[in-house]
Amino acid sequence: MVQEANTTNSANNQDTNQNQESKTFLDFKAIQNKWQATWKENKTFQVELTKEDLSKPKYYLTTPYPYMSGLLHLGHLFTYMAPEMVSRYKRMTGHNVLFKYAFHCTGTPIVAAAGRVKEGEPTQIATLKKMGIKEDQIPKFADPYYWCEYFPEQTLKDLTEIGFTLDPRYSFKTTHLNPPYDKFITWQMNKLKELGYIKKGKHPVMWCPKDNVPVGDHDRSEGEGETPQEFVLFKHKLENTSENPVFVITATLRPDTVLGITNLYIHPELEYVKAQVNDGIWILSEHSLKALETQGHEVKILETIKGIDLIGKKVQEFDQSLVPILPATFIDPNFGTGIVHSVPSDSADDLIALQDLQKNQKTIQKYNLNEEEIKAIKPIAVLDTPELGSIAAQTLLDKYKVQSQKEAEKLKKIKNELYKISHHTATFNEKYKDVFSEDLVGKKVDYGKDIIKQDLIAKGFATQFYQATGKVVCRCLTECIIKVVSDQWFMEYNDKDWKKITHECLDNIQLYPEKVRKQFDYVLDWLHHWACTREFGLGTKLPWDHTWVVESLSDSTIQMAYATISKYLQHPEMFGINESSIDLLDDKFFNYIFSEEKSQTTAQEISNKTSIPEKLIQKMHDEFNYWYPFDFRNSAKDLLQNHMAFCLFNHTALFPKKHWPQSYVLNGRIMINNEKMSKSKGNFFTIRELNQKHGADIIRITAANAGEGVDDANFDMTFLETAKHKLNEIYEFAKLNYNKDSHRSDKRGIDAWFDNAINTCIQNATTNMDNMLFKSVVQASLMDMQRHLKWYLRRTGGSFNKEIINKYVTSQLKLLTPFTPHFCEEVWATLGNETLISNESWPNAGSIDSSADASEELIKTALEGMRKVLKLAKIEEPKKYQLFVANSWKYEAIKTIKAKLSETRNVGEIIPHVLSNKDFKPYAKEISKMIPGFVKNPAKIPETITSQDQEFDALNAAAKFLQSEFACEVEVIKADSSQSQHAKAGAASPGRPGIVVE
RNA sequence: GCGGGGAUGGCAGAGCGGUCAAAUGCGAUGGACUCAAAAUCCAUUCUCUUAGUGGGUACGGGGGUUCAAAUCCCUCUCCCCGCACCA
Repeated sequence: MVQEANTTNSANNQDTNQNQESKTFLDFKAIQNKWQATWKENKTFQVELTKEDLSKPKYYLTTPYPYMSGLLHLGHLFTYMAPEMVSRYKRMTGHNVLFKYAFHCTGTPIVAAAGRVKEGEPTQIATLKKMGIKEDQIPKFADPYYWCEYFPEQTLKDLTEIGFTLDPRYSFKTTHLNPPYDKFITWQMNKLKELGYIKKGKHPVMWCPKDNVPVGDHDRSEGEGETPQEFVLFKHKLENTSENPVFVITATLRPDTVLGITNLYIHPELEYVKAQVNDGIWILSEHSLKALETQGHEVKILETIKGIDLIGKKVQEFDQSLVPILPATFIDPNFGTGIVHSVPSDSADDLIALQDLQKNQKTIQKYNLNEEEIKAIKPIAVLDTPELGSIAAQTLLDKYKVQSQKEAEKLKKIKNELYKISHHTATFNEKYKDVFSEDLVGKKVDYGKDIIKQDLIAKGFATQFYQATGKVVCRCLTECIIKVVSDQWFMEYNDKDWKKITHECLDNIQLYPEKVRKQFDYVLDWLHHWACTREFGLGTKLPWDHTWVVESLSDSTIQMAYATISKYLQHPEMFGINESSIDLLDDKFFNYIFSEEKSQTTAQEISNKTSIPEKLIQKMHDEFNYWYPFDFRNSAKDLLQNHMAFCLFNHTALFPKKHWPQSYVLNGRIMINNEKMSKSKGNFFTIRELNQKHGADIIRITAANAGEGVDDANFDMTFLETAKHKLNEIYEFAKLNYNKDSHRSDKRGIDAWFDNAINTCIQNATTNMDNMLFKSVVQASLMDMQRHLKWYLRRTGGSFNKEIINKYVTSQLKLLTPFTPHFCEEVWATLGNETLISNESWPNAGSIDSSADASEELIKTALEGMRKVLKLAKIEEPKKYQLFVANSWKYEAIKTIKAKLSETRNVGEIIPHVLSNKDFKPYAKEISKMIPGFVKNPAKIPETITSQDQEFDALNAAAKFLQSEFACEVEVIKADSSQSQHAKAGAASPGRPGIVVE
């Protein structure tokens, strides 16, 4: 039916013909092409603000731009559908809407992917081919800049072809290849530095020594999740080396127990090195020495020595005490420095090793140790714990009955337990009085740990050291090391005041769904500092140090501000700006645009410098202030802990409170038929593929129906078919029934009910739209509407009220416009409308007539009852039904009972209350009988109690319908009328007629 | 380990104190329409019982609050997600 798409106005003339053809599907592709062309021609979604527009309400939507390392896929579509739908909805509720879209080209993945093309890596090439790139074009992708040309263009095309309401002039890409954006990022970085939020520092990273790059979690062939762990190295001065001191180095995670050291352990068989490290002479494992080198220390090996050579010697501790170096074979040469210090009071491993040695005379003799001295070593209590006393390790060894070092499992358990205690309950004892820069006696270990560490480092006893939590191997198969990057620039997200105002920002933001707030709160506290510069990759150069490039998450935090004026800067020629003016933009320009007040003199100054007309500069300022803050930003939940949080931080730093973000919408990931989307499973679809196969509207509504909230959504492939059928149905129905003079004009009960149903759907669709629950909107506007129509059809037998059918058709089309805009335009035009439905108003829900609902409820109950009775009576073909409407006194009596039930559930109270009404006296017995049932199950009372007359009328009006349902006579009788002889008449109650079948 | 979110019928997924044996979609079964299929429509889809619209058991397990719990509280078990220098 391609012609359907092109000949909209002749559609009504050929009803019979159309009816014949109704088995064919609409040509969704033709429809979408047609309407996309119309929108383009009419500039329907072009954003142009006149002076008057500035007084209208606005709605500004943004979504994180996609990374341009390929075509967009279903996952992108699912996320981006949210702002797209809301944008259409807000247009229909009278807002000026800006929905901007941009393309992310900063950072390393594009460079890396281009590198893989250059090397001819098959997977990468296959991926490009799958995206429809011809063989002979592939070599072009060896150049990263070509990616930045090709994919933004293609992405914009894909989004336009799926019907997005974009004004492409606002689109831009995020890289130094885009000069005005580059200027903007320069402004941002300068500003943040000025405010003291960017600082220089050191930073440990997993590093590939071959490629000379940091190796992120996802770029590893082994060791995902392993991170640099911070150790503290203790420098124990070897006795009698005061002239030219030599230090024995141990590594620890627990600097807090420094005062409890009783001895050192060294492996007698292992080789160690004596080396010049910075200014001192250190003894440690060669492995750890190499690590120190990569972490910025100057090292030089002097000689190798065996562990055994040090056994029995003494070292000086932080508190000046001398402790011996003892032999131990449990030492792992690859862990720490291969030498450990022993704190038997708070380490069960240390304690049991000590006790084993004390018992082992053979070893003591073998190493020529002083037995008396060894046996005299006792744990030194340093920490107090409420549950385990002062020597926690001993308490636990006793508790678990550990006999020797060999009981590894028990010891591991104890270790964990001790670690927990040190975190939560342990406090420092009086040994810590006046030792450190703060008096720590009685303070929590967790609190004092850092203070101690800093003091030990300051006094030269300790130094920092990093070791990976596990082995990490780069994709190039080289084992990674930890490198401490110096001169790194950081965003100081750990700044206390900054955190505080950002929390304030979070407190005032609308979150959809609200339940992500706790996670956000946690994330804001958890973020510390973020390395915001890179040595390589695409991006804006750090303004004050061109050896660095701004890292890609840091250059996208406030780009929504730039976006409000992007059309002027991206397309200067359209607005009478010389292209050369763009090169002259500077911080002053952005300061002016983003300031609240506009000053004549500054605008003039900028105009003089850049030759951009002063009026235009002021207009940009006004438009930014009009659009900002953004009202909506959404992303999949995985961006919560970085991008979405950074965005809050940067806004509080750079913008006044009134320009802080208004709302965040988070969504889950999309699954396909309940499976994760993945290339290897073959269920990986680009938007382009899906569009070609199913058409934009079908994909859009299926994506909208996939799920809502932050849980993973499910793209149900079978719904594609369901949607096609349903839309077709709507089209056929509208064509045949809209605005037909053959429909009746009188208003009946069933019409009032249908009106209610339509109003309820509109109401539900609207509230759910406002709450970003798009699946529920589809539910209301598609499923519920269709279901109610079916019932209306069945009840009326096709005798429609013209007005109500018109309301139905137009309301549903409007409700569906955010999801299936092309389809809705097509049907809208087919109905003879000359306007675009995209420009129409969102329908208003009228008021609900609850008595019409009650009557319809009665009919449904009757129908259900009649069917059940028929089955019970085992009658195949009924001849006649009698429906008894309850005795009139019951309506009033039950109303009274219902009212009283809201006050009390006490039967003994309710009965006298009801019977105090004289009118009910004659029915005292029946009333007393029914009340306990209602108390037990109040649901038995209908929501709305009408009257005998109304029920009688409603049933009579529906008699024809009921007759046709059962193909037999149906008689409606009042229970208290003279015709009513049957026993069932008394069983009737309000909302529930008595039924007799013959 | 830390933090967050979950557990509902054959499946997906609503409900978040009483109208809940639980919306809606999918599936299944029977029927209507059709030469036939698809689509559509009607009925059934925990269990027992019935000329009467009733009972029983159920929303991960256990305990509690309440006249009343899928819904509130406690606890246990299990599942998912995040823990970064990267998009």
